[in-house]
Amino acid sequence: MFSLDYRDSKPIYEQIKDRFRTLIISGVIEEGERMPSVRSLASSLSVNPNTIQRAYRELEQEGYLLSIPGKGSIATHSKEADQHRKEELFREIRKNIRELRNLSVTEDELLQLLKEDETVHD
Amino acid sequence: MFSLDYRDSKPIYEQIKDRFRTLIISGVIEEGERMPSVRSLASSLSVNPNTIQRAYRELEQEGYLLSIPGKGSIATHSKEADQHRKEELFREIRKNIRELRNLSVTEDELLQLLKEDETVHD
DNA sequence: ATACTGTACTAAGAAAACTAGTACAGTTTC
DNA sequence: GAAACTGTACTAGTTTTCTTAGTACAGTAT
Repeated sequence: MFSLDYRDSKPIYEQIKDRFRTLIISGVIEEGERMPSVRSLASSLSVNPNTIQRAYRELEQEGYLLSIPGKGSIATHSKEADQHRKEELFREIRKNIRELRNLSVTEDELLQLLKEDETVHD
Repeated sequence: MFSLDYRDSKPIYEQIKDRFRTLIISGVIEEGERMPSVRSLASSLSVNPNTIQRAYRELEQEGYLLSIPGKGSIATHSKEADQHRKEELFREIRKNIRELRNLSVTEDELLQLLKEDETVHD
């Protein structure tokens, strides 16, 4: 499925959350699509099932998947979750831009940033 | 000087680094200005001196201060450090924008984000 | 001299992340 | 119905990171 970066200071369960959130939001994993089972993903990532469970639990809280005991976990894609995530990303960007403004960054450089991958949607 | 957020999952030494980096970059702490001593800051934040030492050591590695044994620590503001930090922030923003593009964010919303506090420089 | 400075070091505590193993109830497959 | 799945809950223990505590030393300022 994908690999982990053990040099990353970010916890494994966070890396897993980030990966799946991205995959679901981008549509690579479609709404209603089956997620790998807790045990199989744990096995293929050589990680403890509890760690996967934590990632899935938190993704479910965020609204990006639905776990049904006995059946499995499926990806969901609610407007609420998207809106929430959107605001989160906006906050981060605002904070970064605020710092950048003190680093003699021109308006053009910032605009450039927006246009860089304007057409890349995969 | 400032206060810490103990609910924040971010380590104390990271919070301290972030605060001072911002203060130095924004010019609130000027180039060459004296930083609080390791012990006095530790005392006023009710934190162990080792924690401050770690924050200062890493800020020095980033190029935002200079520590001289016996004398103290002073803020520095090198072009290299700024450039490095700038690129770091750019990477983060790019990553966030890439995710936002999958969240049905309009070009206008992104432009709005850039212009929001265009005149706020404090 | 005294009181500062940064730095280095060891030891221990506390918290977070991760692993290991077991168990249970529900679902799917045959 | 049996076997093999599924998610979930739980306890226990390990590992890693963060933080504290305390001591020591050399250089600087007053």
